[in-house]
Amino acid sequence: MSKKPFYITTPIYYPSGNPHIGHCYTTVACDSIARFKRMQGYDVMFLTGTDEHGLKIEQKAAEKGVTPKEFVDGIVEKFKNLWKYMNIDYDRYIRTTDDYHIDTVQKIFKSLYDKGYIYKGEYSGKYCTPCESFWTDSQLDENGCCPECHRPVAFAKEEAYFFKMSSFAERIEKLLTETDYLRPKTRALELVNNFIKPGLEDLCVSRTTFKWGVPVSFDEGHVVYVWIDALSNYISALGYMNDAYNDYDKFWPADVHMVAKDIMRFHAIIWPAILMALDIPLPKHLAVHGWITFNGEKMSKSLGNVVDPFILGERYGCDAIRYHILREMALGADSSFSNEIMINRINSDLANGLGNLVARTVTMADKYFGGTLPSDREADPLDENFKSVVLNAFAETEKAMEETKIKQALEEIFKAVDRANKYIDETEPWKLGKDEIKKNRLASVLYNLLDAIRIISALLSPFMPVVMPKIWEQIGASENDVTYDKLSVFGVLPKNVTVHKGEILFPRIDVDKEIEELNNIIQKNMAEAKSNLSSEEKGEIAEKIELAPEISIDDFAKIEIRVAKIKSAEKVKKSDKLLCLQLDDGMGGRQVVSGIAQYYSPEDLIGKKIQLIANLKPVKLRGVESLGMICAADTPDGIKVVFVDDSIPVGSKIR
RNA sequence: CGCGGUGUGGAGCAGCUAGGUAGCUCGUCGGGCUCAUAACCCGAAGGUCGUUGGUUCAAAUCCAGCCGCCGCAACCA
Repeated sequence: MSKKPFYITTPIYYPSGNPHIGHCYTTVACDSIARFKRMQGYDVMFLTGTDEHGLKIEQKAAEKGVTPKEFVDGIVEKFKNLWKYMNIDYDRYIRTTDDYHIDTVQKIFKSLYDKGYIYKGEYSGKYCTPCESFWTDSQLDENGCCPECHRPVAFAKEEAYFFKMSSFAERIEKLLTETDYLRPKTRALELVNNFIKPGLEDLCVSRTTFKWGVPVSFDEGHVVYVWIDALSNYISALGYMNDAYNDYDKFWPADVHMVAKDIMRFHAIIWPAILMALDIPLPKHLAVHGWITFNGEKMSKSLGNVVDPFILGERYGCDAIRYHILREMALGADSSFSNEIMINRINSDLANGLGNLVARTVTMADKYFGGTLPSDREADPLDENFKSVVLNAFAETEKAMEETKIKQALEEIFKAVDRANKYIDETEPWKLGKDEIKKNRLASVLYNLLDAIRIISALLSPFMPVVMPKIWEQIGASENDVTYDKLSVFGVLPKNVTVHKGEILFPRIDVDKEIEELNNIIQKNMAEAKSNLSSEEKGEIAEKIELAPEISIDDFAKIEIRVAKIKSAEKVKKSDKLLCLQLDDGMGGRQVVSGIAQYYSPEDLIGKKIQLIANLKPVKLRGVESLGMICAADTPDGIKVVFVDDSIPVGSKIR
């Protein structure tokens, strides 16, 4: 009987910066599922990797004065080190710079072109000159600016290749709404309403504006853009259209793609569309999880509020970190990662619950029997309920894992831990130990406990792969005792099992003291991050000034800036960002719409004098006419209107 | 009237699809125990289940309106 295959993937991460705990989230989850499946006897393929092409990497490398490849090599090393440290046991690591992957991407691109799903067209859209990049409307940042450099974009045209996504709209809608593909399914409607119903746009899948990518094999100058390059890693890593591997037939379609919600859209719409165009089967599930919020704030690299997983692991052990991540993780929803929650969780579940259970059980076996249990037994009706709860935990865990519900699985296992602690109180082994006649009963109690710990620790081993083997050693379990088929039965440990009292598995943490220390570390990191950031930003600004194309005084003269006074202001209906301003411009007044509603309320502005670009072409914004624009500065804290000294008369021309 | 989610004891959540004693974890308080990592066990306090109205013998659960929060989309000249 050959083993059943199971294929699970993380996204391939973008190595433009160092890995952080957010990356751990997805990866630890996948690793745990992969380990669980291996334990169940599946032939598992667990894939992770890095998406190494693109403009941003090209630029970062240029900044550092190294080649793009040298740049990503350094970061990939760090990713791999982190995975090693977190005990991520992946089977394969794909880099989009690997030759076989590049080759595959070229073939896929050509194949889609030959089938007519990719066509050459003209890209007309928003273009960011400094970044030399086109962006679709949906890619623009919250300010409608370039998502990379956050500067304004302009309309432009360029030759490019397009993928006919529109052909698959109907099938994708069905996939999302009528199948179990998307987990949790609650997000399906959001996707359908926002992207599919309004009509799926064809996707621009090539660029001519940067070099660092997979060249289009049949059209020099074009580079394959991220969609086809990155997403196809899931099949190229198996050997689809390449000879590097020969696992495609065995493992495709994937059982689970695990992703965070920010890239759900690509995996829920674009990836299925590509697969449909290639006419190959779709993955079975897309598991989408939320983000980690840290001390109530969204995880953010730039804020530096990310505690380094290496530091956390050093303090509590990486199994404890893994446990906390997995225990808090829910499909779809965000979960918080505050120091306090984490430490309390480690204390209550791992130190007080599991760790203490092992310690007290092993200590009693040691104390009352010198470590080795006698073979004589005396059962009691009390035992049955205890055993049934433990075995039920096994069944429920199996069920939860089938649905990629890791949090629920852990909850089920810990029900057994709680029950075991209660069992000790029920049976009062310390009393039995004082009475020579009751030694048989005592041996039964301790044996039941040890065997329950065997089951519990084995079930937990995919989630905490470091500590569980230590438990096996302490309870005298051999490798054969913890195989999956032996987790649904009691009585597996040898009757005369010998325990080995060992180190404390999960030391209890002093909450107050620890939080204080962690806060110190965070503050230090934030200060460092901030100083790094500001110097970096300064550099950028200086660069921008140099980069901005020179204009003549005549060019400048085209712009008419006048002082105007804000007479009234009100929010534009159905808009989050727009304020409609009535201005006294000294020329009879005019209306201007400005995107500052998030930073100023109307009463902040009334009566203030501002600079008005007076001869700007009028436009309609959300249906409201805007005749000009007011000057405002982009700052790290948001947009700041440039106010003018009140002594300057309305209508004055600025030059 | 853009789309979707959510609102349950101090905190975080389950229950809602198939109406009928409001449950879990953590925290708090009281008690018990001593094998154990100041751990463990038992008990208690604490909720008019966002709000208003409707259906029903009966609603956290179904329906309608309203309010709050979150996300997605649109909007920054």
